[in-house]
Amino acid sequence: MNYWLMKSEPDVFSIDNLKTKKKSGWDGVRNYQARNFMRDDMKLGDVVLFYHSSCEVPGVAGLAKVSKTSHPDPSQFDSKSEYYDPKATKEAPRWFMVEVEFVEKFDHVITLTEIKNTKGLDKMPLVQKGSRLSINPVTEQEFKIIKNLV
DNA sequence: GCCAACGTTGGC
DNA sequence: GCCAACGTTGGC
Repeated sequence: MNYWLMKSEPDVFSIDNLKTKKKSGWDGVRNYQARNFMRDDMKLGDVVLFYHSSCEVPGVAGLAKVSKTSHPDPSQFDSKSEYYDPKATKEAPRWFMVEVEFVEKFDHVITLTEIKNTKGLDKMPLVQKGSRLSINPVTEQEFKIIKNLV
């Protein structure tokens, strides 16, 4: 089993939204590296750290798990969607997503500041300067350390 | 294939 | 809103 960190802007889609919906396709990813993680590496039951970005208190807000593995992101075919990609076809989809299922919302957000100040988490891409990737692998060690911060 | 221009991310 | 860092695009 693998661990991941997935970023979402809470104004767009938050841990509360996932809690309400129970399950959601992780659509809208338009970065090849992030896509490849979803398409090639994310397995059923993998644990996801749900990270809130571009908001007042950036940090890990809760947990989700992969409930369906890679399949084409339908928003790429939808000309009315902001995620529409005219170069994608049903025969040759360009963008893939997984579906995630709500697991838990933390009592308090594990803030980016806290993560930066915690020993053993300094290798996370999240805290590297200039790292913007919206999906990142997390080691078991890092996951355990973060869980201990909850 | 290079690289300048442009767009996006995301913390602050 | 600013801006550094990075990714993508497209002309050549």
